[in-house]
Amino acid sequence: MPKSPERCEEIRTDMRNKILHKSILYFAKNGFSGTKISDLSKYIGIGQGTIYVYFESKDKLFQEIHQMINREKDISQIKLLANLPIPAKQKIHKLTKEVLRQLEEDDLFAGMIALNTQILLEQNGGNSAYGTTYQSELYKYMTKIIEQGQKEGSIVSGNSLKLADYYWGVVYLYSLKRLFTTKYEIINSEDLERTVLKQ
Amino acid sequence: MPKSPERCEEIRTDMRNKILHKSILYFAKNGFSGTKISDLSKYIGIGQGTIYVYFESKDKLFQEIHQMINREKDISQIKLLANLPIPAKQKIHKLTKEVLRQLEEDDLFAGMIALNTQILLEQNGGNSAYGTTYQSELYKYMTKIIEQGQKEGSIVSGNSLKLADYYWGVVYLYSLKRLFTTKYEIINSEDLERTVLKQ
Amino acid sequence: MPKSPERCEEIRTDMRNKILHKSILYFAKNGFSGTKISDLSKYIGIGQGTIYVYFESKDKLFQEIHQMINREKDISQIKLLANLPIPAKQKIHKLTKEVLRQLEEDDLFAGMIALNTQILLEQNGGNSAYGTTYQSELYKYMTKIIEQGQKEGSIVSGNSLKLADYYWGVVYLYSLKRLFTTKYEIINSEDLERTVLKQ
Amino acid sequence: MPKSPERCEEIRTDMRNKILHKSILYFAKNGFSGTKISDLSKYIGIGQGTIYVYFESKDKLFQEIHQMINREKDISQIKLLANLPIPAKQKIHKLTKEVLRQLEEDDLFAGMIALNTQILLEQNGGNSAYGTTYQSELYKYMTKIIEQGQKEGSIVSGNSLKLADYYWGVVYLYSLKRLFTTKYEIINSEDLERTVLKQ
DNA sequence: CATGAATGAGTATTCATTCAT
DNA sequence: TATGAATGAATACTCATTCAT
Repeated sequence: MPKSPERCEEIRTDMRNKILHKSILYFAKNGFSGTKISDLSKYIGIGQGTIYVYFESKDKLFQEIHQMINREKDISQIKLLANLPIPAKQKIHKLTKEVLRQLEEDDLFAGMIALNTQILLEQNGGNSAYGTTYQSELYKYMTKIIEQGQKEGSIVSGNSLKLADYYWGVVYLYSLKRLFTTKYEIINSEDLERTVLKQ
Repeated sequence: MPKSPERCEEIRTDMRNKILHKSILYFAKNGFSGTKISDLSKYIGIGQGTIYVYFESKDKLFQEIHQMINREKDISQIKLLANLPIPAKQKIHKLTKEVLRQLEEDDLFAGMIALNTQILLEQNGGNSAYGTTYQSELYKYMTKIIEQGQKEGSIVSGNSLKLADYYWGVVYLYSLKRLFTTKYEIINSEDLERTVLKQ
Repeated sequence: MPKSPERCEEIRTDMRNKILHKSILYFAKNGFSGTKISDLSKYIGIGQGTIYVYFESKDKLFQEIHQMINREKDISQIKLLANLPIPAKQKIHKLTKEVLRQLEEDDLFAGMIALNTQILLEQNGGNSAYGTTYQSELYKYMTKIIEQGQKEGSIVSGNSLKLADYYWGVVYLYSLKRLFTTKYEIINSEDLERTVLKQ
Repeated sequence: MPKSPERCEEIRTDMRNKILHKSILYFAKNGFSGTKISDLSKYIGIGQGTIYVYFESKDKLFQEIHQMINREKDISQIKLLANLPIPAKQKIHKLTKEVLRQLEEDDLFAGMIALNTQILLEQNGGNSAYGTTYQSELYKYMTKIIEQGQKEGSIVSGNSLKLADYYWGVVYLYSLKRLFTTKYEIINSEDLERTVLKQ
């Protein structure tokens, strides 16, 4: 009497996601080389072998995490925001509020930001300062908002891509703090906004 | 016919420093666990065994780097700056100019900043958001300048320690970019100053 | 409404035999350490767990195969042959014809011969060149035939046990060829017989 | 004061060969899957890690052994023999005497024969009964001798390649016996020769 | 002192076995 | 009973460290 194939598939998908989600935080905190499979599996609460049922190797697991981060990262929000008929300043306010809310509420968000930036830094090998794959999507809309704000006079002058990079860099910075420090105080909206806003 | 003891001592010191300096960059780029002694020694251009002539272990080497960073980090400058009879705004200008100059000119500076922050993040284990050992020195004087600026109305309001942390966090951010990307564009003085300065 | 106990028993026996038979071939081709339970069960066409319903462990399965080979190996035939009142040469002819027929027709026969010899080689650890357990039965009657032939002048002189071993060794050789090669050409009767027959 | 590069190279070559030679016997006796690196290194008398200094992986080590066997196998002798102006029967005598001498004297020879045949059987996957790479060389000259003998009437009729394969098959058989049994009695020249010779 | 080959403790990965369904 | 997901002991492989040269 075999298990029902649907149930089986469901179990597999659940476990796979569990491993992926938990691993994001663990890798973000410990780095790739600093993560031992034995520790990771203990942290997830499963046997070592189980990881290898779902992922070929530590490397492959890490790669999949990377892909998952890119996939899940919520571009849609900022995309929406960018196209709204409101002043750029207000867009930055809304974006900042949302980002800081997520940063505060959700470990995973911080982990994803941190891991993603680290991967970008390492993989780029410095090929280009900006713009790999999806990242460009995020930056594209951010850049749009910034340029709008520059026209409206609410955002400081300068290369818009560079400013976008600065804004997200600071978000990365506080994601790290979120992950590594406990008595951590989140950055103020005003401080974060000042990366790009005048005044 | 032995070499003169002084000459011998000098050779030893040179090699020791060479290893320390090169290791800072390598550790900053690859992290502690990501650094293999075999790769590091190849990068330095010496035999694996040679590292063990000068340092007991990988851990000890890393510790010494940490100490060296703390020792060499130029506190004196900012100490001097803090006590100068000039407006805080001007102090921030001078500091920023100097920091960005060093960041641009000197790999090692970037490496030291990056490594130092990483160590802080990891070692703190979150014990306290701010202020371990020497760090406090640097922050102490920075805080002093910020408080002066707040009185003078040139620096934004808020917890001065948090603002100092923000300023140096951004410096860390661009140290990472310096280390990991080649087509890297350094941050503008204005952008960096805006972390704390009004306008 | 339980199935009839007899039918149930029959189903069990069938599955047990299926596993045993298929395993003989798989073990013969891949050796004991070279056989993974996961691969074996796929080859048989059942789930991994099923094997453990019928056999305690991989080792036990292998042992049972060994016993089964010994049990099934058709000693009776050669026993019969040995006692027939005909010339040894004719006995060798009949035996050879029968052996080659089985070798050609039946994968399982080849698998049994191959496995059996391998087990002998490995387990002996070289304790004795000839004659473990059952093997002695087979060899005993073969030896008898050979000695008869030597008296009759149709079989070459020499230690009869050694000659029996030679004959069966060559059968083993061609069992391997049968198992491992596809374009395999079976050995001629004459070639096989020449191991012991004069002319 | 670095070690002299020549001496270094020599040490490396020696160790490499030591590992290769000892591994031949060990793999021949235990098979690929039956060989644990930990046991193998103990058998060789070195640390586990040392094997990985010279060989990428267990698989690569096994491959190199295979190549080495092919390279070292002494084709030259039989090549020479094949072209000598003497009767085929005499060639078979000489060859057999030499083969049995080596089999008796040299573990490594038996190991090489055994391993080589096993690899052939497994790798062929049955593609062709005869003739992979070098094997063809050996068989080519053997075939030549057999065909000469068939003309001279000293060798039995039949496909010469098949007969060559038979002869070497029996050599393989006794290589296995040599490796796996201690009280082993080598095959007589006459018995081995009878695979191909009349009478 | 400087080297790199050798080592084994530590880490990644496999696979026989268990067990909930 | 039959299954295959989960497991951890066993095994392959890596890398910090030692040591003869």
